[in-house]
Amino acid sequence: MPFQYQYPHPAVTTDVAVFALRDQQLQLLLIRRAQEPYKGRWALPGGFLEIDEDLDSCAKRELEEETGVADLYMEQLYTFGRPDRDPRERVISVTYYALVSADKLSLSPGSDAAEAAWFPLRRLPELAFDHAEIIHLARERLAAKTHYSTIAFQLMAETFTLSELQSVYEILRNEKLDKRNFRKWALSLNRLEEIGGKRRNGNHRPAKIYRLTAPDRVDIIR
Amino acid sequence: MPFQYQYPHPAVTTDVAVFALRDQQLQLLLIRRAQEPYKGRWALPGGFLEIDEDLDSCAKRELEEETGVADLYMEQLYTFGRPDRDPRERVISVTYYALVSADKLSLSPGSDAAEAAWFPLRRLPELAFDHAEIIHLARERLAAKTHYSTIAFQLMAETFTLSELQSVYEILRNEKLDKRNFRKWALSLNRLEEIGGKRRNGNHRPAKIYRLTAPDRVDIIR
DNA sequence: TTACTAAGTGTTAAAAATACACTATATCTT
DNA sequence: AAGATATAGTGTATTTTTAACACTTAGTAA
Repeated sequence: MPFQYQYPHPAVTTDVAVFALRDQQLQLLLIRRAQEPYKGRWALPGGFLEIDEDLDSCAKRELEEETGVADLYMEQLYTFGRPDRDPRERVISVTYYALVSADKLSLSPGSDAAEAAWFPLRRLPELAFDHAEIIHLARERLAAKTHYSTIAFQLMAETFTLSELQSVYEILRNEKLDKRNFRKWALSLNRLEEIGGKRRNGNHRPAKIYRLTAPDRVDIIR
Repeated sequence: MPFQYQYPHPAVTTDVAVFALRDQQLQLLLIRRAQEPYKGRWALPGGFLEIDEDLDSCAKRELEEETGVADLYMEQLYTFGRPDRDPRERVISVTYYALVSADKLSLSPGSDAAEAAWFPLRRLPELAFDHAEIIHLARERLAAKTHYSTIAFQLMAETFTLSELQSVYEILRNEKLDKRNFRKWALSLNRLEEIGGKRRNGNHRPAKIYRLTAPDRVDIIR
């Protein structure tokens, strides 16, 4: 036990709720715990902070180690610290939420976790620790942010149609939107650029293809 | 050194940016550090998390111990963890911001800190650690929240006039507001109750007195 | 050629936000 | 008591934003 302190210290972890759009559904990335406690249960990717590591770096590192997912948009969510939230010892978890576009996805679970998988938000398995609470908060934050930021664009592939974009907003907000009003609004943001070309997508008229003028930027709007 | 761990653990602290309205200005509560590092410098009230204590409780306890301020509205702000933010050891700070109404205030610095005092935000002294950054973020969050929550009401005394309320909004947003439009808006929230009575306040017409229908509630509006 | 399906497009009405100026009621002074 | 002074209090017209609403277009498939 080489690390000694005059006063007790909690452990610090990061946990990340990663959202992506798959099969026209909002899905969440979970790992199956390989160790006790909650061995075999599903949990958010995350792990212990290294002593010289930034909080953000820790979240990204653990995520990549456990799931192979790397290229994403991430924001700090909230810090959870109920004294009994981890049976091993006192653990403070600095949580993040993140969005990946489906086309940047390549799942390749690492050694830390036995398994990683995507779950539709409506059908989450039983979760370890207080992770259900974390996910709930992340989901709320995400829905709220669609109203005053461009965060939802981070779920889009590099190119997309306006209908695809509308569908993302409808899924995040969980309500139908008017097509004409949505398009007017989306284009008025001046973040979309038509990249001449059409997407054939079924037995119907093909859609114009757009891309973001600043793909990595998330702005506060309105 | 009785506390031993297999892996290094960071220390965890909470720090709180407490805002109040004094002398028609937004002021911030600071303590002068009695110990190294940054001995003699001003800093946010805060301190180390006890091992069985909730994060929120820690923030409130440290605040009361150091300044005597107890009855306030508090929200978690952000968690700061740059590896070099404290020269002693790795310290993760879970920060909060809080609002007190001037009439609930009774400063009585405790033993932990040499001194506690209010500073107008425009005239802050040099600060310890990364506390200037924390304050900046808190100030931004507070201004933003005036637009979509009733958080600003937490700065009001138990009873107040509409002009006083308007003045608080003007200070938080740092802009003049139109008197008629502001009153229309404020009353339309249905959170204010006229408590028959007038406040004489100079050589001019006295103002009607209001109070909050739910003084401790902060709601998301609109 | 016809049936089918999603893409694409404007206008009108309702609601919300903004701009704007005078009267009322108290105190203080002379 | 008359007048000066200072903040409280009040309504309407205009602009902007949001919301409601239906048909035509361009492909594929039978």
